Amino acid sequence: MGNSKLYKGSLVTIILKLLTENDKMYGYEITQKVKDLTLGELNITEGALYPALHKLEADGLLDVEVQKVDNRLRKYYKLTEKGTTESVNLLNELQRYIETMQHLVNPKFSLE
Amino acid sequence: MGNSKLYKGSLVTIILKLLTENDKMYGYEITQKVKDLTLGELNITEGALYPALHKLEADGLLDVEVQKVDNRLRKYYKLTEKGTTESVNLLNELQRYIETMQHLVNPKFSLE
DNA sequence: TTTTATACATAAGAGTATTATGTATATTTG
DNA sequence: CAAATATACATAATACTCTTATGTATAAAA
Repeated sequence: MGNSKLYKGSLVTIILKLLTENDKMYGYEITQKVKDLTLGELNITEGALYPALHKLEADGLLDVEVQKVDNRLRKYYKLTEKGTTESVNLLNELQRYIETMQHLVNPKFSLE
Repeated sequence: MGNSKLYKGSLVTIILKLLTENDKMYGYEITQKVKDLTLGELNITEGALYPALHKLEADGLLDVEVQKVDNRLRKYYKLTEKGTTESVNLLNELQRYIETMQHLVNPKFSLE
């Protein structure tokens, strides 16, 4: 994804958050949206994205709806109720992660 | 490490940052320090820490010095010049990661 | 007409951390 | 004083996440 190892583990958070804002999206659209929003910093690879989407569907966090647009296939994903709940959880975890790391890394806020 | 997958990829950043502040530390000390600073949120497992320290040493980012204290072995690690440089890089990457994720996750700051 | 963009998919491999073990000494607690 | 906990290191098997490489197919742009 990014040039940094830190992005490892954040893919699902990103996907669910985007679907919270956009109601339904298809895979390729997600890759483009992320590239745009991060000004090119983050490029989600297909080898990571598609298996992730399949797993989210299998786990009941996403529903799929196939459409044909311009003679090309699109698989639209949208959050289930369970997916919406999980999205909130993961966003909370992200905020907590950021706070924890700031604590560790920024001496002004640490307990030392 | 943490309860969240997001911590995956941040171990080296944490180690190098602690060594920037503390000059020299040994493995067990690092696990305790992290536990303290994060109020128990983050517990570095030995299976992750020791191989990481060995790799950092092999890569020339850390120097080792063995000491015997209370009849027990301690391996003190300290940053090399290369390690100091890398520490700065990783901390910059962390800030960039946080900004990027805030961008993605906080609509107020996004380009949408 | 060749390249780029759109749109999906999967398999092999790399990298990171967990879980389970193992060794050994020191200290605390019941 | 015996058992449990803390200190201090280490590694192997396994799980998980992502990269890289590859494959199929259509549409648009150079």
